[in-house]
Amino acid sequence: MTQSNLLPDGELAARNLLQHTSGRVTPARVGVLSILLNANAALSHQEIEQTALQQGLIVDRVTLYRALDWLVEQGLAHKISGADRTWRYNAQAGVPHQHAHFHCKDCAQVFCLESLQPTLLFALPNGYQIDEVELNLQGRCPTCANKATDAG
Amino acid sequence: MTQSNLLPDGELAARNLLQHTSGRVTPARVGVLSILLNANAALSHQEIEQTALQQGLIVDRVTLYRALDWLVEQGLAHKISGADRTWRYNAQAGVPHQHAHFHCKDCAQVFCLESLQPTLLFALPNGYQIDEVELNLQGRCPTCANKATDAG
DNA sequence: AACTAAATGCAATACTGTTGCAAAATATCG
DNA sequence: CGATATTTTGCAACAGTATTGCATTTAGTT
Repeated sequence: MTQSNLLPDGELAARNLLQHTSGRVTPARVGVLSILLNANAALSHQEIEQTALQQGLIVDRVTLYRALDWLVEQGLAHKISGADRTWRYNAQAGVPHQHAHFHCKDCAQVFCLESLQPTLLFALPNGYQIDEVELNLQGRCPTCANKATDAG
Repeated sequence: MTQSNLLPDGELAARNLLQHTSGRVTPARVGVLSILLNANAALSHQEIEQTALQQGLIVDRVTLYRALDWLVEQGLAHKISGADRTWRYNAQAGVPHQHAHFHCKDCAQVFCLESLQPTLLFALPNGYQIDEVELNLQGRCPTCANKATDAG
């Protein structure tokens, strides 16, 4: 049943993805990408750093920023700008390029909603040329919504 | 034809609005609100400071921030978070509370699309509780789109 | 094992935005 | 109009995210 008894979950997948780029496969990149792949939400720089630390991976803040930007460049991750003015990154499988983001006001996590393709219907004023549509939702994520219901 | 030969355009309206608040009518507030009223786009702190300077109004950065936040508190302006991680403010008449924003990639201006009420139709994954919907569009504003067409 | 280009770590810096506090200005009252 | 109480301002210092330069280390190659 075990595919690997040496590597943490997702590290294998990360390594695999990285080997298909023109860049180098370094611990920082493997670790960061693996963290992003395992996450079910878009992570901030801080969250990534903390998670890395918990796994025993020490990365300099600057290296982290650079690794993340590089992953975005390579198309292995994507970057969103949260309402709190911090970048968040995700590399979840099956999430299309264009999708919506959900900011949970309780746990402050940001989720990428892959199913939310811009099925937008609206009347745009004349003259505007649209390149990208960004849809941000705010409210409670399923987990926090449940907690609120249970408690209240 | 002249309504006032002493005050710049919009300053009268700004004064009028400010007099209906519980706060004081100060040069900084009049100037800032007047600038926002005259603008046809949402302005960043920097843009406001610059415009103020051109009008001979010198305001401290901190005062500007405070004046802007105060205007938002009073409901005379509203605040949006741009993709470039800076706040932008607008106080245009007729713009409803909830509306979409258009970021022009050429002139970097942000326009409030009052006609773009969230007529959104989408299939949200189960369990999410929505409080707010934020729709940001990116592309070329009418002015820049025209320039591009004329040139190319 | 040696080499070269790429990636890292450290220090310093840029930039937006915020906080504390004394000085100045507004609106009010006599 | 002038004194007063309270709000607002300006300055300085600070907080936080993100970026840049450069010497050192490392990955991948020969």
